[in-house]
Amino acid sequence: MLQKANAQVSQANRHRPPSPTLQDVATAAGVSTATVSRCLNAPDRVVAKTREKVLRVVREMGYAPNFGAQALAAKRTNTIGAIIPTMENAIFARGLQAFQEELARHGLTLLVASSSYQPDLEEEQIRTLIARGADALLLIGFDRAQGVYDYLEKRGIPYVISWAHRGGSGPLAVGFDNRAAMRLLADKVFALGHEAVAVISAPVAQNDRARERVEAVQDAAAAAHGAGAAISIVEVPYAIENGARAMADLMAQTPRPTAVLCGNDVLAVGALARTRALGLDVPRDVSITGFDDIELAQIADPALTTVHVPHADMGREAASLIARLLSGGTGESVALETRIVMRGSLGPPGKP
Amino acid sequence: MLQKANAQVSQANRHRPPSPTLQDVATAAGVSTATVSRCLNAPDRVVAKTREKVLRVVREMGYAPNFGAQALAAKRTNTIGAIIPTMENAIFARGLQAFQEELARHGLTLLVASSSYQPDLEEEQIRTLIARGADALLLIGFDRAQGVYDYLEKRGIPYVISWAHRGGSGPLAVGFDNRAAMRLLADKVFALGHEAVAVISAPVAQNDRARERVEAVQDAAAAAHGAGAAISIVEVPYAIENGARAMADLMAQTPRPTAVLCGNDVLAVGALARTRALGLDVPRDVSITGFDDIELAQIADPALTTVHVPHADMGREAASLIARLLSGGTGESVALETRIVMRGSLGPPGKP
DNA sequence: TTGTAGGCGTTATCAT
DNA sequence: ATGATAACGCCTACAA
Repeated sequence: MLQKANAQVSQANRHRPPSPTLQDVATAAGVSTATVSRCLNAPDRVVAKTREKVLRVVREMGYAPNFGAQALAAKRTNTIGAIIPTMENAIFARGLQAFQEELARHGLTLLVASSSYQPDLEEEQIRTLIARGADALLLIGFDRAQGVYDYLEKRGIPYVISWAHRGGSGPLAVGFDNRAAMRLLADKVFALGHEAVAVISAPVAQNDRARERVEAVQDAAAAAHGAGAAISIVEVPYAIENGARAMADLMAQTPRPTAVLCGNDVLAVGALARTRALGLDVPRDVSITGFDDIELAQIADPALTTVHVPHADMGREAASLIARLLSGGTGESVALETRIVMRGSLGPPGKP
Repeated sequence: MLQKANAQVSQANRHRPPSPTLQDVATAAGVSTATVSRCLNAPDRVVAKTREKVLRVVREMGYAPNFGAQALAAKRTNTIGAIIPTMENAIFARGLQAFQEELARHGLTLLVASSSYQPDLEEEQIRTLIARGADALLLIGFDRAQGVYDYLEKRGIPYVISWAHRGGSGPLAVGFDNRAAMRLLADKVFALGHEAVAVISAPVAQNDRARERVEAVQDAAAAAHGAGAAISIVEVPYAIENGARAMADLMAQTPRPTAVLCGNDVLAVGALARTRALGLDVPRDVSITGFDDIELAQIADPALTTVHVPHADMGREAASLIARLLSGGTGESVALETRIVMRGSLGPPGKP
């Protein structure tokens, strides 16, 4: 029997035995609070015999340190805050999961907040997390007001940028070069002979990842067909249905694009579904590509040609970088490699 | 210009102006710390003139209360912990997002942990979150060791179960009746004339939602074809690829099922993709259904017949219930309605 | 309405 | 190696 049948009495206002304090443990073990504290935080500074006795009492009483008191006295919380644009799609889920697992390995707890892709909300969340005692922050991408960076520096809060990376100096970052990754893919598209190329992107304002991906396509177009080459760009928030709608618009254009590069797999899957619903064939009538290589990309039909991003590595690396910074060490930015995954959704332009 | 070009000096060990304390504000405003505290926590207990002056100083100095001190003195953290089975798929994302937004509206912060569908890990996370001062918890489903419930009651931590609901007494829950929901769908399947029916489910051990869904199909089978009616059941962890593999196995059975009910949309989408890869037609050769109605269900081809779950409502309701409990109020469980969404993936069994 | 002062539970310094 | 004890920053009776 796993279920519980007691009534709805979970109100907070019932009698409740207070949890044991350090003092309680000390008294029970016949030592001072200082010794108990040491047993817990610096076991080697206490003789084995004492330590064993104390730790036994700790277990017996089910003692757990009071978080607030600990934070107050130690001036750290072992909490890392992460502000991600959204929890609503899978893009960030895997990376965040790995981030959390690696943090846990270092005794750190993750505190997540989401900004809904809104800069002012992000700023608010940053302040909230810091107020909540976050020892360090994980932020997505570089784009944010200078004032935010100033604030972080002023407060001395270590932070790491993820999901993006640039050469040269700047904030610590663990990520990949969005521009270079998309450029590689776009070059392949143009090399196949496509001329009428379109892009479905997330809104590029305040979003360096999205912007660099779009610019990479423009650069590739210029390289392939000269500076005059114009490509259609549609900006819509990340969502399957938005990808579908954007695709419908593009397919109504004249001349119709023969290849549509999407800012991520979610948009691409939506575009793919709508294309087929319109009775068009992929890739014969139009090629479609994605970005991220989430699981969905493989089971799409045809499977999605996309840019593989090592999300889990990224989360893990970011976490261990933060752990290093927190333990007083120094850190360096990490550039992760992406790679193009060729699947069925990209082909040469069909003959008209 | 939004970028920042200073070098990698974000170590924690630099000179840093300490953030202002309540005392600093009090001194600057020429009042006592008690007055400042009241201005912040009980503004109506301070005369307007004083309050304005104090709040202005608060703003000017950029004062923010120290979390640890606040928690220590007030014995609450305004933090709600949520332990979800996984962040890796979209099932929980939307509900959690809504949960967080509603919490924020009540001045509460969300702390998320994931259990990876492992009961012992869930227990550990519960203790961690409580140790970190969570004022209340959100848990998914009913299945967990009695000891966990005892612990929560002993510590007096309010908690709410979500993603599931049962009539009668028991822990407070905001969710829906998994069994009834799946039963409705299964009845429709049998009403169409299907006899060889199979189920692809998440592992049912320690997962009441999955188990009740499977049992509902069994009940429906018994109701339609008598107690002897046997249905194939495959248990695999939630993942697109697992759904695909399970489907391949089922399609190799003799007699081949004419309808496969999946425990959620993720499994169903995988099953759907594999079915088509095998050259079979859905729903002519085999019908497939899902559960949850995530966005993916609509763009699958054919679109997925599934059970629509009001994830966002669920998160919102759970959050406001918790807020009510915390403010000393009483609360009641909330049963949310699900509904069957008929789409193209379910049809009558094809003629052999 | 405002101020005073004690206490929350831990850490860490300084003695012993 | 261990024990006193002073912070840490805020809240909240209680007093004025």
